[in-house]
Amino acid sequence: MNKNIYMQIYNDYSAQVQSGSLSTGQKLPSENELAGAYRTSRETVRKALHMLSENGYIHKIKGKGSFVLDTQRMSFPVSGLVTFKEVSERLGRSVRTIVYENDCVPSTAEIRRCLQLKEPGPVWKVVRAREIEGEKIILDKDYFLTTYVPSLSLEAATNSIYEYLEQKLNLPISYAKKEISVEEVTPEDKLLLDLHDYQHIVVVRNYVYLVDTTLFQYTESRHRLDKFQFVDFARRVKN
Amino acid sequence: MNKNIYMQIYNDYSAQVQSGSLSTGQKLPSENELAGAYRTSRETVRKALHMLSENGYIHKIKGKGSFVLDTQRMSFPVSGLVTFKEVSERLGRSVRTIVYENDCVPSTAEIRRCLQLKEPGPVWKVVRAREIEGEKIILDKDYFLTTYVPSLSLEAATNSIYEYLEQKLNLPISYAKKEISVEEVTPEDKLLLDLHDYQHIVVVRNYVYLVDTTLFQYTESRHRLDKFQFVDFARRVKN
DNA sequence: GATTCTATCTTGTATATACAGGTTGTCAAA
DNA sequence: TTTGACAACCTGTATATACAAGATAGAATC
Repeated sequence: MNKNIYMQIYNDYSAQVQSGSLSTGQKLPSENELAGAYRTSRETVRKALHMLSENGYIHKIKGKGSFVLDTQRMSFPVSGLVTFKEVSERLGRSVRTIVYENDCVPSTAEIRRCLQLKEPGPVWKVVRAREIEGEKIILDKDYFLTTYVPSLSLEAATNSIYEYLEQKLNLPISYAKKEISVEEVTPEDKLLLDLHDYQHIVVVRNYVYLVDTTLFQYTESRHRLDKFQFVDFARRVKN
Repeated sequence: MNKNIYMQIYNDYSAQVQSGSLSTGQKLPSENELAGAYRTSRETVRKALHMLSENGYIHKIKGKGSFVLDTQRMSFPVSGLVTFKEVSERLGRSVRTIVYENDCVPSTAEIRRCLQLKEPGPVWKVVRAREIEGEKIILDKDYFLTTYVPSLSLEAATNSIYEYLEQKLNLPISYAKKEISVEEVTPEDKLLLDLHDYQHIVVVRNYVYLVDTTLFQYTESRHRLDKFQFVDFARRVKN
């Protein structure tokens, strides 16, 4: 885990900021001090601080130093790929996952388009509802390339698929693209979720890529309107 | 604009990827070749390539090289702060901005909470509707600290406020936090937008910070359900 | 022919150094 | 007291170098 020095510094400080043991606005040690403390060079420290800055943990001011940002208010993912399990654990609510489907199915034209498949063939399909405080709020529909995910146990589907993919199958996940939009509810939504009388639903389409840039997973996450929230942290890039 | 070498490289290649003059999957010159071409060091090239990678333009593979990613499909902001003007220009649709309000008003408790103001005082308020293809789709409500934005011309409000703030007032914008949620429509929404019969509306709350970490702007962007889309690019951070 | 080894290319990590330029406090001069 | 010069410290940019480690093609070996 701590193979790289700059990763170790990043992990140390991101943990401290998240746990609140460093308070908002507090000044970090200077780059030279950190270099001394970790017995490394200033450039290595700078790499860690740059990552912390990119991910919204700290803020650097030229001539002054690095300062802790307010992450308390960022309740949801600061950015990046965060799983339902991680989020719900952070929220500390009573959550439950109901697996409706978990098997190998022939791919429809729609799914082939999403997974950029040219030829017909099977895909692994998982349909799950997420129950929060007794209400089924989110419908997750996952599709995997059978090349990478030949099968999936019910246990893995009930817990965290990501954990299984990364730790057991050792799949090198690299990046993902999210699309958020609002669409009309389908009969399936009404059947599998506790929708009340909402006519629309928030759809988050997630395209997950491996390090070799192959698209291997497509996820459709359908959230009930009133329970949906998404938080994004963005830095201004000067032109 | 080209003060920094790495920024020049970044701008060169991000432009080439966006314009499509570099096609998806194409290999970039190696870091050493680029260093030679720009008469600079490999570390400087690496800084530029890292930025391109962070922003979803390219993908680096250890031992192989850097490859152009598919940005065509990422129709909306790849990430970061993108203004309505920039987006609409890219879409090439007929768009129009209607300014409903543009003046200095006393702050309400709600606004003080959003702008983290402790004491009562005036704020600069701008309310605008965005018309796309003849329909008023988006309602933008902007609130600025009068310390930084004492007044705003009708012309600046009609065009791009960001352009005015950054280029005329020279305000050093650093980062922003976005919150996306869905809420019930208000009477004001019904009055100022072409809402049809939608009962809900997508609300994007935008908190904009300066480099000294002061929150100076709060924007509420209210989108009609059927026209809302948000795209996010995220890289996996290993722990 | 199939396999292994190796040379060489690539990117990733780490170090040392230099100078530019923003920030702050001190101390002397006006 | 106020002002200005300056030193000390901070981050930002750039360069040179070294070695680790993944990828690949071709030579050597079995």
